Amino acid sequence: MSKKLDELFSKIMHSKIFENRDMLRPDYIPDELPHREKQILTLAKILAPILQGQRPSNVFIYGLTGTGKTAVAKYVLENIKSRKEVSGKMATAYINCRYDDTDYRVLATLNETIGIRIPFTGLATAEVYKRFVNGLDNKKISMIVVLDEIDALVKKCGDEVLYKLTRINTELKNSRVCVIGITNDLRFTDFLSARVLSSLGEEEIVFPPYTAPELEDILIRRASKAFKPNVLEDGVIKLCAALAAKEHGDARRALELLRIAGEIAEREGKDKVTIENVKQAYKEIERDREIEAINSLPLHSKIILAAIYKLQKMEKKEITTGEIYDTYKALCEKTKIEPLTQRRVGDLINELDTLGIINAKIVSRGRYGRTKIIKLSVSDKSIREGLLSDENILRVLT
DNA sequence: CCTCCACAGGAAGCGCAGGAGT
DNA sequence: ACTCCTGCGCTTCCTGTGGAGG
Repeated sequence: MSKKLDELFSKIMHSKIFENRDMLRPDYIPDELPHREKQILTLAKILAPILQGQRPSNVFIYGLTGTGKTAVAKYVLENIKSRKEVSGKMATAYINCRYDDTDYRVLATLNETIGIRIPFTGLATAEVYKRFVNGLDNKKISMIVVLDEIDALVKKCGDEVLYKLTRINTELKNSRVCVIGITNDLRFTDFLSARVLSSLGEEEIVFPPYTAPELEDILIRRASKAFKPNVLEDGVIKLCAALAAKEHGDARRALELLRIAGEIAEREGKDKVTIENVKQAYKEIERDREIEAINSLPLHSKIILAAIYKLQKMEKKEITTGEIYDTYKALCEKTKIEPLTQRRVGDLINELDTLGIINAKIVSRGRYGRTKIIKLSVSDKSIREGLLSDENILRVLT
């Protein structure tokens, strides 16, 4: 056994494929951001007044996932911070609102970036805000606040903090704050009240999706550092770029694809990454996503899915809502779980449909009523793996 | 043309958890 | 500690409906 482990570890230590696989990870920020020159310049122009101690306009950054919004923001901030004109006179805060998704946590994090400790609970939100204003004013600095995935915060808590943050400059005598909001929800402004919109949206930058050739260029640059020389078969990068471009030009997706393909090749002990590996990686990512989607379903949705799976195994060609409900109820009985009503199950079936796990179509069969015919749209294997991690379901399926 | 099946899906309301105000 | 409020998952009750068979 220990010999096998030895082999495994030395295989990874002496990878024939990777030089530095971290270069392909989503959180890696490269030294240069190709094909985003325009956005970098625009953002830099907007923020430049800070070098003269003036307050820059607030900025709104839009763009789908994997279009480089976060990377560009961080890149420009780093550059500004490193200039000697502002040393000691400015601070930056980067907040991911997906993790800090309440007013309190956002304000607490802001306090911490200027060196004020805040207990994780116990203070009124207004008090935390007051401490931030006072603390910041005493420091006599300019501050740039980046709120990434800002839509998550607003959808959960409303735009009260944003309003306060954009108005904070009226309360400050010696310091000033500039807010950069980043969102991948293009209809995000619908959630904002007009008062916030006018002050936060002083400037807007849109990040279009990368095109296939752009993705290819990015991948080539990254791959040259991430992989050993000459391990990529011809066309590997082109295929990764093409597959990711099809899914709204997501660079993160493209890099993931390349990394997984490399890992597959490595696992198989090859010294080349082939086109076939990319296709396998694509399937693997797809499958992992399916399994994850199924796995995170609430209990009753899982039972419904198990019912559909069972019916499909019985080689029924047309599965209807009524049949599913009967099977579902039987499964519930076996597990001693209180079944939901058919009305509710109907809604859950619709949810499974929107998630893309099943396919439901309304049909009218005349005399024989109006119903939905339902088909699974993920592979049997994904269903089994996704469901079997749940022991409740395991018991009824076997 | 009308009927009537087997549901779809809207409306209202209920109980509960969790947060805000006091 | 207590009320009040709100959102969410769910139920109950309901009206609506495409088209095969009469």
